[in-house]
Amino acid sequence: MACSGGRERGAYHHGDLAAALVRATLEIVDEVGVRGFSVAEAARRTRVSPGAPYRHFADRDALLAAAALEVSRRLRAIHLEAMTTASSPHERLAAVAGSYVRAAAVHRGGFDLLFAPGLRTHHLELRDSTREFIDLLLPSAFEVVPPEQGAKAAVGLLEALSAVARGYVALLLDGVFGEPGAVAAEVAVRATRAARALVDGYGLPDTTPS
Amino acid sequence: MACSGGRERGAYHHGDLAAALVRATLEIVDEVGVRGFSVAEAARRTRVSPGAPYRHFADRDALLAAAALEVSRRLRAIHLEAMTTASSPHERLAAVAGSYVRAAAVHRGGFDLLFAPGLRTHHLELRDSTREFIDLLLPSAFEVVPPEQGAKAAVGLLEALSAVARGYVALLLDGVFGEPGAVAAEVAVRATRAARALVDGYGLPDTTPS
DNA sequence: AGACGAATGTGAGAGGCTCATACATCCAAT
DNA sequence: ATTGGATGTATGAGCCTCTCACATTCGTCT
Repeated sequence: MACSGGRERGAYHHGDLAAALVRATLEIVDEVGVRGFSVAEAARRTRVSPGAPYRHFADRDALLAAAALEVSRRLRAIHLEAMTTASSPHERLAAVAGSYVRAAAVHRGGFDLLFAPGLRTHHLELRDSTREFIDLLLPSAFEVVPPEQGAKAAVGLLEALSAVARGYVALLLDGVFGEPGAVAAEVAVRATRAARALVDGYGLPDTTPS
Repeated sequence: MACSGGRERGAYHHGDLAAALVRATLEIVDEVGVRGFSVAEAARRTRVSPGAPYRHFADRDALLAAAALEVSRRLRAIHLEAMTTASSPHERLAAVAGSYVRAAAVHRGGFDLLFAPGLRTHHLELRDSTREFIDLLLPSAFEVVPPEQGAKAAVGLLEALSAVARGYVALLLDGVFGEPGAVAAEVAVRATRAARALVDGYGLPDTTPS
């Protein structure tokens, strides 16, 4: 944990290769996407032999999954922030959808990773990240869904919200709306609106006195 | 274009290698996912030398994209069928979302392909497939959205519907709800409900300043 | 019919990647 | 100081993508 710079004179050992590899992986994926990523390149950028990464990660997918997990951690922080800026539970739910889309435009590579097929399935922690997302919002959902509909409806709403958010991000990153960076803000607005419509559809006709 | 079977005696030329490769690609992706796919394997299954595919497809991604395009064609047929079985425009919109999710569980490999990052971006026809999907449903959307909200609201609704459908499929295939094959039917129901909520939410008087 | 050019497939190979295995080096606990 | 375990290196097998020169066949033009 000591040397942060790189290759001191006797720096046979790296210090914290695992973390450095994850950082390199995020960089590479940002530049060339998951498909363009290679363990060898990550090793090269970390100034380490091609075999070294395999001391820390079982295989290519394990490194990618670790990087994806890091992304999901950062994303969680973003969600938390988005939640605090909203006032009503109504708005809080909608705002998270919007912030999700905005985050996608900025951290494209990260989402490439989060959505990469097969990674979530193999890595339990990663698969649970969606559930965490839901848990984070559960209190707000309970305030929005009429109590007589029960907890199941609240969870259903949150699943639907995850789905819209994720769906909009997918469409955005696919370029369906145009160059992602250029249209992200507007798409975020539309995603927010969709989320609001969803909340309305699941909840009572009017719960918001103006 | 004549021989369809395989290796007659003098079958130096294949007949329709391009189509056969696309078929093989779909098979392989169904079995081992996009990540496990290799052009070499597709060539092997088509009983052709490893270099042959490159006469028809510029590179690996081009073959994958062609396969994805084939999937999107089949999917379009599924959508059309789902639309005819629904009676009201309301139900029609919701039903397509459900059929999308059900289709995903059956043709997992196909969706792996459709959602593979980078393919859509590179292949124009593929990127337009989402827009086609929207065009397909536009008439129904116009019947559902109050006219005073204009065409933009109708398109917005359809985008939102695409997003939920796609989002639910993504969550399903990630295994968030459990083993995809087992939970698909139930998830389809929930997706349908979300779609209905969305349709209701957009049908309400506009609450958002644009 | 016969010949010729275009299309399509083959064979061999360069270069890169993943991952395994044996070996070198360094840290920490005794 | 020694020694055992963790970490990095060196090497290499096996697979993959994609290229290039060559072989084979098809369609077409005379």
